[in-house]
Amino acid sequence: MEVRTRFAPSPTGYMHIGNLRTALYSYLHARKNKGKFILRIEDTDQARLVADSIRVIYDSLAVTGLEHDEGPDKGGPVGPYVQSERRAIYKEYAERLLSEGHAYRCFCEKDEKTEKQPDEEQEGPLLGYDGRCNRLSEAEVKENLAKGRPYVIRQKIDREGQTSFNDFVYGLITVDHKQLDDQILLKRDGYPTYNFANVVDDHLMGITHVMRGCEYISSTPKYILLYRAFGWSIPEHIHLPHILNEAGRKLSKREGSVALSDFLEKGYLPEAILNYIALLGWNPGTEQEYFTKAGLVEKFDIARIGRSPAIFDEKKLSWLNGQHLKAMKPEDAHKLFLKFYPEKIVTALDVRKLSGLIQSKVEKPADILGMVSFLSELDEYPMELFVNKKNKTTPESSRAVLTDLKSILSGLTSWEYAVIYAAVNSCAEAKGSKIGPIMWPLRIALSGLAVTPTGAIEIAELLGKDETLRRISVGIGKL
RNA sequence: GCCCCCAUCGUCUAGCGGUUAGGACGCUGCCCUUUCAAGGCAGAGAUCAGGGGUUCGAAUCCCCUUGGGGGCGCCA
Repeated sequence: MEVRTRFAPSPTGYMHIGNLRTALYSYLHARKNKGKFILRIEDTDQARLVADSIRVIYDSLAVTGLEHDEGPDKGGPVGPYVQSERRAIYKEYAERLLSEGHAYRCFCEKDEKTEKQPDEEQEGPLLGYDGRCNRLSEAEVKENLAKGRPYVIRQKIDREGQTSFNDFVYGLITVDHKQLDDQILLKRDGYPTYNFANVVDDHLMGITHVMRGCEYISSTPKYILLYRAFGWSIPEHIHLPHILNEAGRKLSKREGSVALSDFLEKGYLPEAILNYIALLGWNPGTEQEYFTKAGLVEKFDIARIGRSPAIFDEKKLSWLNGQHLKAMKPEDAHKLFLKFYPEKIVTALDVRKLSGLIQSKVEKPADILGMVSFLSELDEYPMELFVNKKNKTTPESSRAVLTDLKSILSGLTSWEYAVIYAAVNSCAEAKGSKIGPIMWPLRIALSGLAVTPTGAIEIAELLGKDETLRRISVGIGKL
């Protein structure tokens, strides 16, 4: 049987990174098995519709390359792929359940106190609906209907017994019916609940593998009961462990980055993001960690999805991003870096050359500004930077070196790497010194920083002769 | 409160009855070098949450405890 997976997001206005991982796994499983990956929009909550958020979903899938085979924008044999356009379908199936005795109309008011009373003397009444409308006589139902009283349709669940299902990653899950309640299938406004629409759509769309967050585990038995009531075969259920933040809590908008767009803005590459989140809850069984998207498709296997929650570690993402950045074509890296260079530098320097110099050093493009801003603006820096133990530099030696360098460099008629290097090197030879003690003060004078993304000669070349000499003078002035 | 799930270095993880408990990020040091970085190498870091069993033998199987997460919506 052909594998068919789906990604079924709600239009919330942003792409949660945990959601993206669900999409990724669904995509990978479909591609790996030469199956189909379907996009379905779950917009059944009219109160929470966020304008234009379907766009966000399309854009997210496009930028990460998780192309779907069927969906609202692409069509397909089992559409429509937007739930709000499938209301007639849900109504039809809800009525079928009604007529076959698996569901009933409930006329209770929204705010009515209708919680199931606990069997024993328990504390909370938190057991859901008590099923009172299930006990309405036929005459009462007819009367309510005649009066035009609004109603919802609820699933009828026996209070006795238990229901199990075999989750592909969590194994056998059994829930006692006492824990279940007669959940709403069709809301008063005619829209289905997630619980109902999901089952109907997954069946009608021929989904073979249902992947979703593990928060749905507890309610899956209700869905199983629905499948059985309809006489439908049950797809494979693959629940995924959560991704947590550093505090060990659910990734939330309040605490740091959660949306794909947050990471994209920092300059993380879509492929690096995919690579990283793929590893949060899955591993290839080998020691490989660097994966291109194609590599993931090749190696992905749902059998190696884990069960324990993972904490999102941006440091590792950053490292992985650096790996992907190194593998990029220089011109592509340059194009990306260009978005992060300050205007002043773009106009004043050979940024193409700069990109080439820093490509292997950058991990997170958002850090670029801090790495290169010294090139356009020499900030105040402490004289102590000239002191370096390893190179045995002191303020005195630095002053001497800079003074020599100033006169040697000012005499140069050409300003390119080899020429500058030769000049600096001759200065070292004249002093009978290694090159380190010369380079150190030069680099400090040119950057005012203990740490720079590239060496002294490269900086001098980038800066140009005039600015280089000016900065050397500034340095001498400090010593 | 009731139910479900999870538990190996700080973090991501390998492990699926017998291993010196492996790898990666991060951290530390060394080498290389034109400083830092990058790269190469090395090191520190896990009484496998705790306690009981089962077994000749348990990180691996079972039970309890603890900790964490999730569910109990006319949200998804």
